[in-house]
Amino acid sequence: MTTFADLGLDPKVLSAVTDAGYTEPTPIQAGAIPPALAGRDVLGIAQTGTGKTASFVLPMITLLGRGRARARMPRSLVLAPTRELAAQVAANFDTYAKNTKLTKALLIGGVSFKEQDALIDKGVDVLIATPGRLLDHFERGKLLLTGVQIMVVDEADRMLDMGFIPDIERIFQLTPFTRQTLFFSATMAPEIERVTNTFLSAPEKIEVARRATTAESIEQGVVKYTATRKDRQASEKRALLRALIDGEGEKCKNAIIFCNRKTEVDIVAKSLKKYGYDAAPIHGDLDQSQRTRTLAAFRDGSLRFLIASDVAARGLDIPDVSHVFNYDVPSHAEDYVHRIGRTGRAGKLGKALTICVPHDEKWLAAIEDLVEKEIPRVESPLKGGAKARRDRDVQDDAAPAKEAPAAPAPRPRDTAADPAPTAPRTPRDRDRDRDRDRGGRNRRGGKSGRDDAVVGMGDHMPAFLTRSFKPKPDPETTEETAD
DNA sequence: AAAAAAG
Repeated sequence: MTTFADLGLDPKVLSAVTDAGYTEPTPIQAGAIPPALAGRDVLGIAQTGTGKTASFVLPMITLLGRGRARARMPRSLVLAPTRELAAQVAANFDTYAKNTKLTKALLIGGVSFKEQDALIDKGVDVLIATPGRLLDHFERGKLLLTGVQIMVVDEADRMLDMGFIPDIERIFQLTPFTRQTLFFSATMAPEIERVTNTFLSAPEKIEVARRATTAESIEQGVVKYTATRKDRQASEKRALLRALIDGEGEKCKNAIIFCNRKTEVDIVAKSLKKYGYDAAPIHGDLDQSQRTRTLAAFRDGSLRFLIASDVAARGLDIPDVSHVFNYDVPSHAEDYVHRIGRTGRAGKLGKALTICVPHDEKWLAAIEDLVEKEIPRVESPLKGGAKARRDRDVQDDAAPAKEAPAAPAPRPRDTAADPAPTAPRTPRDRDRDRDRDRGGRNRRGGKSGRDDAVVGMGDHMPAFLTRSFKPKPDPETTEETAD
């Protein structure tokens, strides 16, 4: 049996690994570390939760052991798709490099340049970054990548999903072709294959069995739910979520609740808080300090419910999540696997419950296709079927305790979804966002056959300029038409 | 009926 001691790591690294409580490498670690230490390129095909991070951090620290950093010329570079993942890699680096003098800088967006600049100027051994912020530093002439000896790309398939591949290719070209490359992806999409063919040389390929999608450690269930009335869908769905949480009782130590949209994340978090649940939102529109604080609180157990967009679906290592609730069925089947994979980790048991409204049935079918299993149907904890709910519906607001037994009385009205206090986004906002988009990636191509263009507005004429100024009555908000 | 990433 292989132990870490057999892998040829620097003794300082080895003792840090031992201190962290590990003796036996995971398959990806056992496979990737020896060739990496031998200076070879590595192509690792592995999901998160397989010990992937240590499989590049440990050899990297060992290889960088000799030599020291020069100003503005980092000796190695790790690229991750999200800020949280980059921060997680940085934390791993700190853990395993604690007996060395190696230095690092974390270059992510949403925080000030100042500290990052100071570190780069001084010189760091390891740069851990998201692509956008890294290129930003480079373009401002603060950074030279010609000294990079080792480059790591983590979660490449997610980079692909997020449109980062052109950035990654550009960064590759800024580093010396003699560099060593360690490249990790959960899947080998054709586009990923093309990149590895271009930038890796004779890589050692290590493929680790996909983490069982329906791990026995995760109990799964789907709750089908149909609104009694269209205009009640949102608030009933939140009531159902509360009932599901309450139904789990003490067993639900903590949970991540996934929503498909950022606005929904905010609404659900606000609603749960209103009902006395210890909940906080996390998604990409929140500022970085809040994201960091919220995640830290959830990790250390001081926050019980994390309401999240898919920013938290992949890669994040949060030990001890007892439950995952999918408030929405994810529209990409893969994401389901990633989301529920946040629970049932490290030998612990977990439970994943998914709420499915009729509109989402096709996505549910796609998920069951992917995992090649039927997810057990679970009866809705809200009493009775649709008919019973319809009958009860009239006095919904007057029947407090029934739906949320654990909620503190008096039951506040769930007004989280009421017209927002902040102004709704206008087409103009969206156009401004698109203008900001860099590289014009998301820009409309061609003339799109519009013959009513307004002179002087280029391709970015706000849509409302071509419409009547008189607002149409909105069928969604006119109660009378609901039945 | 999407999220993420630069500011």
